[in-house]
Amino acid sequence: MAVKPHLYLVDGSAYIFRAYHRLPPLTDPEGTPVGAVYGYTTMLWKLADDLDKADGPTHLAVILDKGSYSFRNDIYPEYKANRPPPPEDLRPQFPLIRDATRAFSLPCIEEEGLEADDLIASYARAAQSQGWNVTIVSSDKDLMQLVGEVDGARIDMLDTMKSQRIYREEVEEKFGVPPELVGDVLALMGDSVDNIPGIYGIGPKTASKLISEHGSLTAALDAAPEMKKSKLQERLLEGRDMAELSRVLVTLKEDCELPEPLDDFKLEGVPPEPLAAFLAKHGFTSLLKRLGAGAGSPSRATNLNPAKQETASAPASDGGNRQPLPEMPTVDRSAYECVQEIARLEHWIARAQAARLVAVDTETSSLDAIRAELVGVSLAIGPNDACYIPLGHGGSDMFSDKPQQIDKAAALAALKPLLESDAVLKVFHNGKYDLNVLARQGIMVSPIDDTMVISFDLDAGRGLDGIGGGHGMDELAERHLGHTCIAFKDVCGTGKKAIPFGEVPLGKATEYAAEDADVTWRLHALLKPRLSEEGGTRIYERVDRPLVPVVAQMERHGIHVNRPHLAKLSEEFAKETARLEGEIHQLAGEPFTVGSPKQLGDILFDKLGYKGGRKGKSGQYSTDQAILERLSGEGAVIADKVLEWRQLAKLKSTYTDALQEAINPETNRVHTSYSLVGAQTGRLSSTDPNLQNIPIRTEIGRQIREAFVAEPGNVLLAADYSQIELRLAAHMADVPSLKAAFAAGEDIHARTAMEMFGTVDRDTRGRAKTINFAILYGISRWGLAGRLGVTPEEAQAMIDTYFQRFPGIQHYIHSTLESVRERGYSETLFGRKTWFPRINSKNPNERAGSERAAINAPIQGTSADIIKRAMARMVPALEQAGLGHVRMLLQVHDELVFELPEGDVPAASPVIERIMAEAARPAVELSVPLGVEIGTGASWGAAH
DNA sequence: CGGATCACG
DNA sequence: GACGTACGTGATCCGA
Repeated sequence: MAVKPHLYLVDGSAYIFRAYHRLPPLTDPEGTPVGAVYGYTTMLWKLADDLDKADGPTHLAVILDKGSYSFRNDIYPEYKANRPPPPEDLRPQFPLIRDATRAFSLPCIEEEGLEADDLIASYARAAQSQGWNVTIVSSDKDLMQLVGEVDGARIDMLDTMKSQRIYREEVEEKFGVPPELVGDVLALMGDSVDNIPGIYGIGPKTASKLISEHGSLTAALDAAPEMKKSKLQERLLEGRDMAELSRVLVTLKEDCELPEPLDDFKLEGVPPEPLAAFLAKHGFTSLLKRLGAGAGSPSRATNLNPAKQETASAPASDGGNRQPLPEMPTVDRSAYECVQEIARLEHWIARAQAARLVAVDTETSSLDAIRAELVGVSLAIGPNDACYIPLGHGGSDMFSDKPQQIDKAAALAALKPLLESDAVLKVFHNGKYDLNVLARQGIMVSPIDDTMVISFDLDAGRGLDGIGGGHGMDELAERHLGHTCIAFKDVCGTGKKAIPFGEVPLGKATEYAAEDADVTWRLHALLKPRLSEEGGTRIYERVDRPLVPVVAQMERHGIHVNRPHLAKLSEEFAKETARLEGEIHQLAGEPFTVGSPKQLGDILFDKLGYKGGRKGKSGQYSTDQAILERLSGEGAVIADKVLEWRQLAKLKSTYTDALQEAINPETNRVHTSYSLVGAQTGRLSSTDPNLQNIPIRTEIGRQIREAFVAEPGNVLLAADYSQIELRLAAHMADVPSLKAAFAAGEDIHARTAMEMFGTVDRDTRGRAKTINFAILYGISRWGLAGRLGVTPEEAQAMIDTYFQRFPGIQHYIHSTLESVRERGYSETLFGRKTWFPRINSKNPNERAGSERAAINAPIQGTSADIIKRAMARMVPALEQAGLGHVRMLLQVHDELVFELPEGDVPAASPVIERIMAEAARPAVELSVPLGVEIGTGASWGAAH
């Protein structure tokens, strides 16, 4: 029986743009960029692989755009006029797409004056009218007009990136109307990418509603005069011409002359040549291998590129949920051993050596790794194959007996070779903590894996409503193993009744501690393979894993603070706040708690009758800085006083008081704790105390930085990346004028001002700076208007000018969002993913918030990747330069702070500068230089 | 314990 | 159809 022909039409031009943005900037052995070509090649491979599967292609052709002019430009000259030129490293890939197609011995159709969409429509209709089925390989929404069935001959679409088939139902779901009416919806809503005007102010939701209510565009437009007076009615009446023009523009031309007959597209299989030659030429070695294995044609192998397949098909909302591996037995705490004799410990160590992999956890007396006393160590060699080695239990008071346990020094001496053995991988959950505890016992653990960091590199941002987003062990055990760990508070209690872990009876301690090692082992077994399956290896191995010991060491170093200086500031601030409080009470006419925004709001807006009080959700007046500054501008002295009071109260409580308390009495230094998984973008965060928000912007705040000092004979050296995020934006969005400005070392905000306003002065430069940042953060006309004190319309005009001057930016934003919507995550230049489960939310606020975050994440995240790489390389680089005693103390997102002997500054500065400036290489070749500024001084303040 | 505020990049 | 709009953090205080 003859198989019904099934024609696949590949929308090659659309594919390559999407592939470009979702794949790393690969280059072939000759240095030609081939990232998009690689994506395209794997996609063709997959299609060809489906050759004799049910519903697979019997006929296939690739359709490409040729030239940039089409009949639509005759109707509407602005059609596609706002399209920026393709990025520099994409341009050379266009001809390679044709090469790749020919390598697969597939027909490649393009026709001057016709867009790929029109050719696809014409071929699809021609095939359908012969009774063939047709699959359009694209996710272009214009083409969705074609989906449907005529006399049993079906046209559907295939989105290979999402591995999703698009039938009538999917189209209706997306547009709220059947495919025949999609063109009407598109005509109303317009399309910013193709520059189809639509009707201003009507978006997809409104357009879809209007069309489904009235049944067609014409009917909707005709009904406008009778609608009730509204913005919408006004827009419909005014926009009629534009909508009708747009309707023509979005109509596909379905009767083009077919350059080649359908029968020529018959797919007979893919001959090994010239495919092998093509794959070899461009260094696609993994595909080449598969070609060899598959005996001459794309083989049955379904794992062409597991990483891409996995990520493409994983829905953004599944929170990384996984079922436990079937071969992993459930947790059985009765199987754990409490190791109380040296012979048993040696037995465990020998088994761990043989296993080459051991999960390790330490139990201590405190959450602060720099102060904590080691209380015990647990090991796991397999599921339920775990033990706890108590080392410091009992004896905290004279009445309690010490249980039997191995002498601490002897046990550590026995463990040290295992923990330091190159041949045994030590797996931790949050290894930075254990590394610090053990380093203080003279054990430098290596090599290590960290399941917390692995989880972060796989699933950052995946939680919803704060559920399932964390990377703590208990949460991961719940999520991935379906296992509930013993809660720490059930072992040690909470609040005043809490006891130190060392006082927990050994039976209970063993269950708790060994379970942690057991669970860590299991999580490692589950999560580590996902790294290579999901494309996480690069970021984990090259960025985050090497960073763990480095950050641990920075925490151990700590930084010296000048306590008397802080005490003096505290005292000054106390006096000043007391004085201000008196004045404020006087102005208010009654005493009240100045620090209570609620009371302050009532005083200002109810009692004193100042205008413009805004109440938020909580029914409370807002009294934040912006409001108080406005009142102050209107002459309210009390607002001035409150602002001053707040600044001083903040500085005192958060900094000058708290920092003194944070001084470790043993080291006499302040040791922050960095979180490697704290910020969804990949940045570090700093707690207890937070040393990443020490004041610098105001003169009075800056005095606090003066308290961070070097030891005698030493200086602090601060090395900053200059404008790193803007530089990355210039590179990633491919903005020639910004790149040129950075290359020339120009003042970038001034350059922006010149481009935008044609002149540079303080005002225009300041506004340009605001706009530059607004771009990085995902702009809105209202947000910008608020910042600049202009109307939203004026702000919009500035945004338009910005996009016009720097066209790559708009394209970056658009393509980033498109990619995040499709895949569910954003990606940095180094492959770090951040998930955005709310990106397709129905709640517009939620969605818009996700969109802004998604625009920013690749930039902020790439910056984080770069400084992390610099940090990981810094330690060996300094050692190699004979500067092993130079200590790296702090990281503040784009800044590193070192302490070193004053005489070593000339030797160390160029090393630090070079490592930071070169940190992206060789993984990523930036088209802008990374500027690094270095300063030194006796204090952190003086080093700036 | 959540909200408001404000310190940083 | 209105809403509210800059990204990412952490610490402190107030008040329910």
